[in-house]
Amino acid sequence: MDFHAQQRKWQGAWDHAHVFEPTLGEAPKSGAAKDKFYLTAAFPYPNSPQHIGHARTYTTTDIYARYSRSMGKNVLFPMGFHVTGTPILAMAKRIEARDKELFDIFENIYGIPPSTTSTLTNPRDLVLYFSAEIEAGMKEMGYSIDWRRKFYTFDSIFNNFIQWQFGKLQAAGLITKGSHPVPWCPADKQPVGGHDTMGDVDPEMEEVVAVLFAAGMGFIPTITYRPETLPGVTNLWVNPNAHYVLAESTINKHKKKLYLTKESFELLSHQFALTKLKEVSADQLLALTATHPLTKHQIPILPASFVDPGTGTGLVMSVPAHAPFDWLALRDLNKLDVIRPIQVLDTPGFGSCPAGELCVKMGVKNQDDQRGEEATKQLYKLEAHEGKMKAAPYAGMNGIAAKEKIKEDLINAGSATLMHILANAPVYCRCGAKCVVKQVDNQWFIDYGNGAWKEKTREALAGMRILPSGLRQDYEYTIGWLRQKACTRASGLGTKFPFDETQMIEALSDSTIYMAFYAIAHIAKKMEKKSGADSINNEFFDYVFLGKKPADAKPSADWAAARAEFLYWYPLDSSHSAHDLVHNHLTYFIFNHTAIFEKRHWPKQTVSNGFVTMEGKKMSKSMGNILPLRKAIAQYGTDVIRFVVTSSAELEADSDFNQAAAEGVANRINTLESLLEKTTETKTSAVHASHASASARHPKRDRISRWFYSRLHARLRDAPAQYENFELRPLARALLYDTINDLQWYARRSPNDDAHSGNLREFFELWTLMAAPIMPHVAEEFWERLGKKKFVDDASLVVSARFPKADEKQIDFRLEMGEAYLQNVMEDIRHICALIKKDKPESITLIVHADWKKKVRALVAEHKNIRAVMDAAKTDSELAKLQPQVAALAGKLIKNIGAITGETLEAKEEMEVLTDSIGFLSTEFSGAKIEVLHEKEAPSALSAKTANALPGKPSIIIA
RNA sequence: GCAGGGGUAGCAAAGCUUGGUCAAAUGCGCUAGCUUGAGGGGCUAGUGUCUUAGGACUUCGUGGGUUCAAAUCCCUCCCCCUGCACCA
Repeated sequence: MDFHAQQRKWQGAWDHAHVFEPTLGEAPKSGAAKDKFYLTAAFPYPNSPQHIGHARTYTTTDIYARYSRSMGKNVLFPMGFHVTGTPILAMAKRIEARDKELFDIFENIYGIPPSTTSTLTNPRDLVLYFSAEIEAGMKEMGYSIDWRRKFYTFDSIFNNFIQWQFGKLQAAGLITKGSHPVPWCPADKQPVGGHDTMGDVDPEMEEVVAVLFAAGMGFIPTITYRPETLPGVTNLWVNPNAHYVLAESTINKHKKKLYLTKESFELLSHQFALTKLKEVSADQLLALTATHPLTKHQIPILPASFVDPGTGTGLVMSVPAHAPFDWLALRDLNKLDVIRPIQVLDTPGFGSCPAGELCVKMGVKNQDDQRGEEATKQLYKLEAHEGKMKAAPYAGMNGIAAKEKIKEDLINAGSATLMHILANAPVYCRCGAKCVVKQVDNQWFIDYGNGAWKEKTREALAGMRILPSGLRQDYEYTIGWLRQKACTRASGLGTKFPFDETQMIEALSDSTIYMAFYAIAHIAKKMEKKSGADSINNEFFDYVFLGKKPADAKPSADWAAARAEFLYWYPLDSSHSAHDLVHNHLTYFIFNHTAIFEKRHWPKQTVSNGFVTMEGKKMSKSMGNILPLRKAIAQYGTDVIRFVVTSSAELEADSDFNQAAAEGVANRINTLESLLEKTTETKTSAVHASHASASARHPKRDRISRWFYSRLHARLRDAPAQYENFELRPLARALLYDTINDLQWYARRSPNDDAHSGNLREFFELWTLMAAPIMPHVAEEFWERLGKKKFVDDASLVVSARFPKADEKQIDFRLEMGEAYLQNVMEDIRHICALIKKDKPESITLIVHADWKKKVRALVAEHKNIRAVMDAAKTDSELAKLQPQVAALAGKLIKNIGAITGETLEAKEEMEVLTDSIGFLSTEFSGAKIEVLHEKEAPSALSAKTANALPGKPSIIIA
């Protein structure tokens, strides 16, 4: 099958018919207005071509869109491009600098020649290049997108829309201003994110406590993760090789003089206002003593090599009883007898000096020994949970509780302050500078901490359908912990912040209600062409989205049209993305909808899918295992990719793309195709009878044909719920794998398969419609070969055809049980043949159980107890006469009671299945003579064997 | 640390809500036979251990418990993954 030729053919046909460009209230030919269905998928960020992973979300969305269309809905699936933020700028810069790594990635992974890459130094060109590439890929994937509504988030009309949104937020009191810390590059004077750093390291910011010890002319600040151990401080540590300064600072509104290393002075000056007063040598510091902030005792300052001058303040407090490094350093100095460790926490299994005890036990040599880290980790974890504070006022608290309490007390007393450090320091900016934490002033926030807003958002969530359903609690948790979210940055593409135009609205804040913009985008674009972007203004948006009529004028035709579009399409019926967006974008999306729109326009559903792995491994640039989508399309064909990325895992799990799976799918499609060819060649008159009933169209309604159609219609019956619930994996597997297995069994059971080819026409018609949302191109091709039969909705394209309804009358569960029974019997025969090493039996005698046995079986299943079974048997006239046999059988059945809870066929049905299949069984077992008998007519010579006959399990005698 | 998810046969992955038809679907891999000029592909059977009559025995991270019966319910412990923000 030439997948690529088909793709072009059918994509062209859809395009020509404009089937993906819905109009308002479009009515089908039957007359009744269609229900609308509006769904979106997270729009892409075009700084690279898309890869196979992106295809998962879009394909899932498209399947849903196509399914909904086939259920008779008027479907809108739009797409745009998100270009907001700094990564595109950063990338353009790297291209300008001819960054080798980037050129290599583009060339080796995406096949973009350096001569092309080098032209993308302008961010706008870069956006246009990659968005064109992505759009082409989406079209090749056959996504049923209405491209008339496409926009970019740097378009003026979209900027106006976002400014309008922020105006609304501001008016509702949801925009605040303040300062907050960010990872920062001091050279670029920019916040840094993961994409700005060497090796794409995400800078991890961490809040720590700095305890202030009065000493000399000021204070020695020491950073600690364990403020609860403060009562156990015996001394402070200074690195004897570091250089120190005395600096003046304002901490918690009080001027204080602080001792710091030169390095930390540089780092911290971005976080606090610091003025250097003078340089101080390590020796000068070592000569001082410090005052313990709790006990007010004088404690010594000692030298230690493990103190890193570049971390924190470059000064460290010493708790030898609980911190292995402190204890080791004291031992290295031979001071353990002078400076006695002070126990703060009592932990089971340890004495008065846990750190020392653990170091001895683990054999840690000295402060430069790596294993000190491990000892620290172990002890910290243990004491946090199991340690109990000894001294008042914290006595009895465990480590975790005490930590919070002491931290609070110290800060209130002015003996400590909070600061931020980079936990994974050192992190380097691409420019080479070492990143720091910067306290940014004049920062604008969206206040997701607002209580009333949270409540409204919870209300909206409660009214939504969340798929997979387990994510609901993730949403609830996220709504709970969200606080103020910084919504502006100094640079980036996108929209200017309306209340400070030197700032740009940041990327996650300008993409919360863009779904509303799609509804009117095509109209807004037209208006812009006519009267300029300024005509798309606040009054326009107020009218279109909120229905507020302009004071002085009547709404123009364009305004009315836009308002109608919005009212028709909103609310959004389904929002699709990968599940990583739940904790940010999707939650903001709900928040902002409740803030801006009327309740009737709040969103109805989110669907979040997992990622795609490549041959079992996570895709990454560094691994070089990224499969670009268009390359994959060229290699495997669209429908194969659509099938694999959606069917190889449940919705929430990661699906895997691998060559074997893709080839397996292609092979199966080809198998069906060749069968279809055979089917359409066979033109029986019954097939052509125009509105023939199902039975007339299938003259050979023998057991196996009826079985096959029973299976098919059962699948068809289940399919709608599977589409609705995104159970695409079982659905897709049923369509291709199970169906082909059924076809094989059908063929094998049919003595003359040509006679059955005509019977497969109904199968192909139903299968094609059922599979169309997942494999639309294959479906169209099949549809055409079936003669574009006017089967369901007078549709010459599958894409416009209605989803078929299952014919419940054709579903026969007992028929399916019969085939399963036959397969079990065959398995048993094979097993026995193998055991007795007879691969060509001459005769096989099958003896079906006597009817009374089924009664006994039912009694055993009911009573589960031999005495009760016998009591019940006595009341049955037939069983009463057979008491010894009944007792023997019941005893046998009860041993394996678990195996008899299921339903089995009646003896009569078993007889039918087997006698119907004598010819088949003979063929299967190399021409053996097959005899089928009922137990009561079996010759007495076989009585020893006939006793074995049970419901569901005939006695088998092989000779 | 907090929150969420997960550990099933060589691999991937269903089953767990509602305990029994579960030695556990399905796909891949592997073995054998058939088909094909070969390869590919296709078809059939097998793929925990033992077994010359359809059986028995041991398995679903660990250790307990409930039950006539546990992959499935309850508890303990171990291990893995993801998110915790200003970044798209």
